Amino acid sequence: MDTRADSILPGSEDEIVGRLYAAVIEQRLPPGTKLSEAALCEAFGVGRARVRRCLLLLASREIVELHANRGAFVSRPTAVQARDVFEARRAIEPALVRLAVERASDADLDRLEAHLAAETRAHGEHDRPLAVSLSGRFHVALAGIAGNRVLERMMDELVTRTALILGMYGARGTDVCRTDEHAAIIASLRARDAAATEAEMLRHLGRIEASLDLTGGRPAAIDLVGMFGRAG
Amino acid sequence: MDTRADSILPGSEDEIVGRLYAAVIEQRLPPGTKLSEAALCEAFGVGRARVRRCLLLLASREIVELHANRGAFVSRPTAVQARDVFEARRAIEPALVRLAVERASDADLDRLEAHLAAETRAHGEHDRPLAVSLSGRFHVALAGIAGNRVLERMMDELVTRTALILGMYGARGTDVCRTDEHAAIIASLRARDAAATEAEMLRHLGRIEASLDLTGGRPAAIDLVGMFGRAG
DNA sequence: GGCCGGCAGATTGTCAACGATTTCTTCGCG
DNA sequence: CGCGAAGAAATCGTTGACAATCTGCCGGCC
Repeated sequence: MDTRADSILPGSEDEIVGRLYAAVIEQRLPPGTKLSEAALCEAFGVGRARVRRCLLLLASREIVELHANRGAFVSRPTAVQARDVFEARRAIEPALVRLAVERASDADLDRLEAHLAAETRAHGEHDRPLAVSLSGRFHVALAGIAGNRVLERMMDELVTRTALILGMYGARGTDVCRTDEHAAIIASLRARDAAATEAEMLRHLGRIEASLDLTGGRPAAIDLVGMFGRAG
Repeated sequence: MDTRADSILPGSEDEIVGRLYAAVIEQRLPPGTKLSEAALCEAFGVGRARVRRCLLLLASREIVELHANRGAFVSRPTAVQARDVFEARRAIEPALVRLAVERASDADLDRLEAHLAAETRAHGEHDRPLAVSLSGRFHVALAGIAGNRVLERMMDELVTRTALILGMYGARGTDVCRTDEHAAIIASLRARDAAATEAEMLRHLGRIEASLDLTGGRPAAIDLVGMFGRAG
């Protein structure tokens, strides 16, 4: 799954932060989830100091919110933040695919195809966490192919925040990233057609954003409307 | 100087991190400078824990490097990192000015003119730290006008890292950001000409990057050549 | 019966001391 | 006189305990 094979020692900040990123991207940590220090200490088998450092790092990326004396919570992006994130993605990703068109090796394209196949498989098996995760990582993989660590880290953050936005404002049933759109991106990449790839990417991002309902947003902890509407 | 008037309480992480950012952007903290915890504690009058948090935040933005059991140092960007930073800027800033063209109010443009005037003044008075700082902040100000907090924070990081890159690979005498290029950007902004503003920005970034000498890089701590050349 | 104040529990924020690693100095040797 | 090694000093990383704050609950009062 990893684009690089850096060996990350267990219990390190990188490992914990990475796993929390992964959990968020897989939508297994919905927005608003409390991240208690004690729970994380037990979960990862590390001291409190380490956990606090990880939470600080995640907060600096706006993946979690830190409330003084109240603890850490998975971020609940506002509508404005959602707009900003997508605006940033529309700014960055066209440039990113342009670089990817220039630099992608045949092996890179093959890896991308394999990734796409895994996505399709996950969709077929209705494995939503895996499908969502792979959809997001597709974009990070493009950043990896572009060969720019700065942009790659930005994409990591933006993709993860997008997962939170989808959790807040996305329609429940809809698939987040349609695999056929990813397929179109790969096709134009293979054709080394920068303009077409850019256009496909922008269309793709536009479709995702258009699927959002930014009015309202999902309530914090418990959906009272849904609860009473369904139950009684 | 601040685009927003958030009151930042003294001794907070935001204040310390912000002042360190400012010192780096003003090139008063050259790449490789050791940032000892004790010194920072005394300088800001805070405890060690707080200083360590700030250093961690700066490290997560690659403004400082953390070496285990050796301490924190102002980052010394590699040539590859320099390339990545400029590539990221070329990716983001055109999109940024496009947003700025759409959203800039007349008051924004006037503030930009005032900023430019301050830049020119600093240049005239040969106040290098101020001139460098204002040159960088010009680009952050554009992000502020674009009205996107995500892009604004990215620009904050990229501009600060650019200051480090200039400190490592920039010609000593050369002015970093020529104010006439900033003037051209403002002019095309005022004309609401997105394409022209993009082009001016790209030309501007290209000139800065072209002024670098990425072979070699400035030596780490003490310039022995310069020291012996001057003294003896 | 409803509301407000106080109290207990839990969680977070801060601080201080300890242990580990590195670096500088100094001494001895070649 | 130069080089290497051992000791000492300084710095960083970690752990633990303590204090402050917030949440939830209970009882008293209106």
